[in-house]
Amino acid sequence: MPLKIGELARLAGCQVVTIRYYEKEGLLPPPERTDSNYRLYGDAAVERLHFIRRCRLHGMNLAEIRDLLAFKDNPSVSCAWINDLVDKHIADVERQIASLQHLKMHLEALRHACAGDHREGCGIIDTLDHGSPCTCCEEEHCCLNDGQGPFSLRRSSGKTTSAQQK
Amino acid sequence: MPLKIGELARLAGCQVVTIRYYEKEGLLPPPERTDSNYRLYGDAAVERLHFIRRCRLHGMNLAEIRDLLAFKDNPSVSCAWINDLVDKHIADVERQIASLQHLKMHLEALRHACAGDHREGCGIIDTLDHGSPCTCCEEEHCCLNDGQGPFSLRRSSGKTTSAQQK
DNA sequence: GTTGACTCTATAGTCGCTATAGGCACTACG
DNA sequence: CGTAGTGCCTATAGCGACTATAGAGTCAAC
Repeated sequence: MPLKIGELARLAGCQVVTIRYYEKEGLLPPPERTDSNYRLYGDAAVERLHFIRRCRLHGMNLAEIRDLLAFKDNPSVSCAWINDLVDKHIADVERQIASLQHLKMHLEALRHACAGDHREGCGIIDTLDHGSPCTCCEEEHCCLNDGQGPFSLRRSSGKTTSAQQK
Repeated sequence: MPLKIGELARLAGCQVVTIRYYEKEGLLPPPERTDSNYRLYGDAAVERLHFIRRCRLHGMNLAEIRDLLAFKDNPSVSCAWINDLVDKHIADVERQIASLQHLKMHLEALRHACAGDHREGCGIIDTLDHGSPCTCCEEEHCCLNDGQGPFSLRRSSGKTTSAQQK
């Protein structure tokens, strides 16, 4: 028996809007509709959405997932590129871990710059003002010196707490 | 001798547009202008921009930097909240590292599912289809089972309220 | 018949930039 | 003097993967 979008969302552990978004992006085919224009999904859609969500949880982006789905639908070439894709992701994740470990070191150095509870002369502000007292990486390739950043500066790192209750 | 925006950008290791963006966002004050409407920056702006960039390299977002600048400009309260802020970032980074290490494990399990160079029966696709063969975390709290994700799949909603509350 | 949960479409916002378009200012060269 | 090349100006749109909001229709239960 076909599912409405809310039921599908619950099954897949995602939001209703996310499913509509995937449809708009061409990852999910346009489903049947009821007389009152509600979307109706069958088993195939459930599996496809699960596949997509698992890919997302493995860090794949939507373009990569599109390619994986296309291959799944019609494996016209060898799957070797999928191995390469996963290898690339592993390398990427390793890079990110290394960057974050480096960043953590800097943050801890920063943290130790102030024991504080005062208005003037906060050691953290001073350090941010004049450069790191940490000598771990005076080298050019250090994230704080080479303009590259510990991780892409485009990524917001403020993701926290409020993200997903319910 | 005042600097033009391009010179300032070179000094700070960022893009010209980024400086204009910071101005629009209120992190940098509107500078003087030449007769031909070019921005002119003095030493104070150089230092302020360096401060901002160092904060960014430490993973702070613009809202947090705004708060830090406000404190720097006028330290009307104790700096204790800055320590808390840095602690929060350290905890955050640790969480991200743990998540990524977990993700890496999953990706490696995925990678081992296929040695492949074939069209049908790619082990990676199968795994993404039917779930992980990895037994490391059958538990509910595993990122691949609990809908939480190895890192937040909802990046944008991590928006915390302004850092310097209280 | 009214509430409340669910669904629909459409649009805008998130974050920290990046890219593009169209035009003005300045310098160097011929 | 004209022109080429660079830099600067404003304004607007785009990125990725959603999230949030508005306004309206649908449906089951009371």
